[in-house]
Amino acid sequence: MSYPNDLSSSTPSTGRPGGRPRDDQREVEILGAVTSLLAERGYEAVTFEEVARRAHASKATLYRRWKTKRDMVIAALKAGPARRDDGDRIDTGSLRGDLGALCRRLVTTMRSADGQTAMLLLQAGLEDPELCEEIERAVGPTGSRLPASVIRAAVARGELPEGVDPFPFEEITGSVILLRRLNGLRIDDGYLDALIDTVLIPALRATAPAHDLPAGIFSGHPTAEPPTDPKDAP
Amino acid sequence: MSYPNDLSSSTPSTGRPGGRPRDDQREVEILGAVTSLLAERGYEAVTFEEVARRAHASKATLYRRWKTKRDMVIAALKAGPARRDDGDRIDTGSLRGDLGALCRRLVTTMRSADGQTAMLLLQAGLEDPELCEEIERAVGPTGSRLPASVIRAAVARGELPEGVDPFPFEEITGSVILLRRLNGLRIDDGYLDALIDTVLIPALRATAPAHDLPAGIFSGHPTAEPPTDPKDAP
DNA sequence: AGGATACGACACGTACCGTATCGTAACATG
DNA sequence: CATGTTACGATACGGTACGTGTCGTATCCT
Repeated sequence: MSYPNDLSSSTPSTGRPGGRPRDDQREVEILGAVTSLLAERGYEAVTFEEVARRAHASKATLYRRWKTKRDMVIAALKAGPARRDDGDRIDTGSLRGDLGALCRRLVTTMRSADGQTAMLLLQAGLEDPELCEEIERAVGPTGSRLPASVIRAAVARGELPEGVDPFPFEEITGSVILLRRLNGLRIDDGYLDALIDTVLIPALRATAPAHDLPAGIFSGHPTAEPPTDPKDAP
Repeated sequence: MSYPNDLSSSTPSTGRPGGRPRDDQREVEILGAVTSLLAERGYEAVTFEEVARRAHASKATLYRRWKTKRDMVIAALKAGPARRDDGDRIDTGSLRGDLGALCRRLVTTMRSADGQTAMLLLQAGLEDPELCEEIERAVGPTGSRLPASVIRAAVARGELPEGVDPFPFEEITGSVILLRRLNGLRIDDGYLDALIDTVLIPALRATAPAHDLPAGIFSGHPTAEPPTDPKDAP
């Protein structure tokens, strides 16, 4: 009998203690192969056979750890380095400027290797909260959240009322930019200006009197998922 | 030589006129098989072999028409399943109500297909504006656009100023709902209310003084941009 | 009548899947 | 140290889907 990893551990996670232990070094190399394959050729190209070839491992060694390709990819993503919060303070002197800077930084992040990987996964169309977490990890800290300092500065300047909630920004900015990039649509200054002036700023102002707004998709606290049955007719 | 359909025609679309013409009835049956397979088991399960089995057709007959699964599925979507004709008229008596009805219709639309199909539709629609029209016509309004009638009614009620642009709705609603769907995040009434009250309505109001807003990604009038490959160096 | 094409059926080689079976290696326990 | 248990690489297996090609037959155009 074999004992696949549960969703995170690298040790057999079940069964009796005896016997040869799993080689953690093998696991590192395997997940490295998954990561590079993912970055080079996308989710589609991640194959048990190809991963085994690249890692000079046996398929049995892979199946012993992960039952599905999905599990394997998720494990590889989790093993990846965590994004560090970009320490650069955004402070251009105006709310419009700050939001523009955030948007541009987000676009840059999405062009980076990890952003690419995240988008490739989305493009693969797998519907998965784990995937969401990974995307959040990749692009969340660098541009898709609205720092409290930006809000405070805008309030101090009188550009926003008190009690603003970052929900609109964290829900919308990342989503629309991600989707536009994914589809090769232009994201130029004219577009960003329209987004900021006609959407983000009016929406942020409107959050002041509101209570109990949900968490934005890129807020870092994504809301739980309802178990959706994948089969329901049109 | 074989002559795949271009994106819409059901006739050979190229080559000399002579020879036996394609059987339109076969095509109807084949696309019906695709549609039912799509509904029953999702995009993944749509397979040339399985479609051929269900339609009692030869694989050659399929490949003669469509070069890829993508093309075949698009043709099936375009041909449309039996339409649900709940009156496409949206008029609840208030702007909030109308936007809520549109959002719920969009959620239904996106739930009626799996994530991959939804992405496929978006991408295909961006490349081929005609496809959007045909789908709206075939399966009814999807909820991704903001009908002018809704705007007019809201203006008449004094809920919106004159000169409102649908950009915020058509840019944002589809994006956030699609992305939440792809990530398996919850889309409930509380969320939709927050989206409508703190984002959509304030944003729509703010478009009145603006000029030359871009076209929303779900507007059906994609900005004519070369479909950029999602992998290009920073 | 002759040419060209569509159609169903099937065969072919490739790729990947998931499982299984080897022989060998590495540990845990007694 | 002996023994049982597990990991590991290699390889084989039957299955499915791909994309192409080749039959014989059917249907249409000129």
